[in-house]
Amino acid sequence: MRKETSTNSLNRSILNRNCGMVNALSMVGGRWKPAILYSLAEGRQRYSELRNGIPQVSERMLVKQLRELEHDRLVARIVHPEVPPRVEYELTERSKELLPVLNLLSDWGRKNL
Amino acid sequence: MRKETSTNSLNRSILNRNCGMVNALSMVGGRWKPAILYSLAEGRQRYSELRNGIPQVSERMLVKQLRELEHDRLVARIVHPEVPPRVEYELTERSKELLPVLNLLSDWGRKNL
DNA sequence: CAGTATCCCACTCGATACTG
DNA sequence: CAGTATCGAGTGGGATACTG
Repeated sequence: MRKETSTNSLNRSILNRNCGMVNALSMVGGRWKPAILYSLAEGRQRYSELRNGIPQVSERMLVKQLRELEHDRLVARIVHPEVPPRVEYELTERSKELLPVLNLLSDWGRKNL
Repeated sequence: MRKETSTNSLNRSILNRNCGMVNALSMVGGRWKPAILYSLAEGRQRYSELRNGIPQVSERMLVKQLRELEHDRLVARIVHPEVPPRVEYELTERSKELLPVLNLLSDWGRKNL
């Protein structure tokens, strides 16, 4: 059994790993996405609660990143057909699986500030 | 002992967590940084080895991201004063601690392609 | 309340050519 | 060998004003 150290097989495994990373980063790499996920980790929240909870983010960016998170199925958007309108957001199974990993990354990031 | 669910204390912890994440992402969020780290995880490598190992990256970006990684002390740059020049790169303690976390993130990313 | 629409800057990234 | 230099397209993100 030959050791897999040839340049080709090595690259392939590295590039495979990297492919997963690139995908993960494209989903959570937005400027405000981690903040949104952390906020929703406390429980389902209305749009205005998110907005007040993360005061630095502009409406444009909050909506944009929420839509992307929704598209990537990391948050669920629950629209209540009422007047005045009420929209809530919550984590999905997919993002709940991710949270512990984000916590590790966040801890590392704080440790190495 | 009061449950910490007031808006203020909640925000503070979220923003603290997020602060670590933002820092972590700023260090590893570059398009090629994970690939570089994974490549170096196999052991110390010369500049040309990295370049050949990650053929998609342009020289400009490879050098740029290497410099940023070096600045953030995630890779060490070892210059051998010879002719022709020889430069090697290797992981630091700091990035070795990070690798398991990156692997988790990468696994999650692959799983949710 | 929960968003859209518009404008615009800064920065990222890639390709190509050149160099100590 | 291990990089710089330069240019140009594309993207991320902020400020502000408006709306069903």
